[in-house]
Amino acid sequence: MKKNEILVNKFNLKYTFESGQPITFFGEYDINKNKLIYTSRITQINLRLKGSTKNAIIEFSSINGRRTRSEIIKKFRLKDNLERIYDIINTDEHMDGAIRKYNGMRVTLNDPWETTLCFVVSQFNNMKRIRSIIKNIIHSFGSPVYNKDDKLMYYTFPNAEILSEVKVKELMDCGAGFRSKYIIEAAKYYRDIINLKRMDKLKYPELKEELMSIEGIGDKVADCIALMGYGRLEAFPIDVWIKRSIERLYFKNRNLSIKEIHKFAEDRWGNFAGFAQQYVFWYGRNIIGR
DNA sequence: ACCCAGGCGGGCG
DNA sequence: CGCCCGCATGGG
Repeated sequence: MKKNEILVNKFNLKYTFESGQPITFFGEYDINKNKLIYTSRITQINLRLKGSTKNAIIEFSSINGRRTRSEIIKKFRLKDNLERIYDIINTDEHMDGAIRKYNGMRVTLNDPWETTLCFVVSQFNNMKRIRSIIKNIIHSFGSPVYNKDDKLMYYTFPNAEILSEVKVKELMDCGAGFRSKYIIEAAKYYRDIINLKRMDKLKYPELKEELMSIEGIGDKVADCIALMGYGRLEAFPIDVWIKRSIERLYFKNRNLSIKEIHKFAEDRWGNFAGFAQQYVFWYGRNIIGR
């Protein structure tokens, strides 16, 4: 293995990128080259995927220091044993189909603040516009970084201190609409929090409750943040697609409450419900449609 | 024109 | 609790 390569058993960058995770909203992915540039608050990841899904090779270039390898392993949770997780969540024909179809899709682990901003913006919104709003915010309040690989300028993700002090109008100008005040509220929370490690130590139910105390963060967004910002794989975000999919696939279209769906997911997929969610979500959107 | 988008807060019974 | 409404904005 070369020093700028990582070998991974099962990794599909396309599905991981497209499936509505934070990288979907502010990564730059070149589908033809299977190449990703991802500019975070503190780091820029530059990688290209070679090989097959089963035996993938991540080729990366170091941007700011030698820790790029460990950043990538952490970000894409490459230590997750997908075979083992698939065995656990493959409870029925639908999950089996989703796993086959989206084999190698990873659940990513992202910076908590970046994840929070992304999913606050996501509410009552669509993928394309979420991406556009996040991009506008990054371009307005982030700092430029030159990428010598493709000779283009990128912007770092603005930190909470900066966004806690912007005016509502400035975010409205980014297209954030009624979510603008929620973004500022969340920024104040992440600015004021003394110790993010405290959040890390909370158990999932307490973490979710803490997140929901922020104005603009409800059940679904809190679960997205718990899952993709804090790595709580038991979190099961329920949006319109998941609701539709679960009702259709498992309950003959019977109308279910959010509470009932949480119970169903917990009983069925337990500590890996979040993984199952990511597969059902993408499967439901692409296969079932509306 | 009309409808919808990875929801949430608030008000009501 | 459950239900219903308004909410900014751009794309189909």
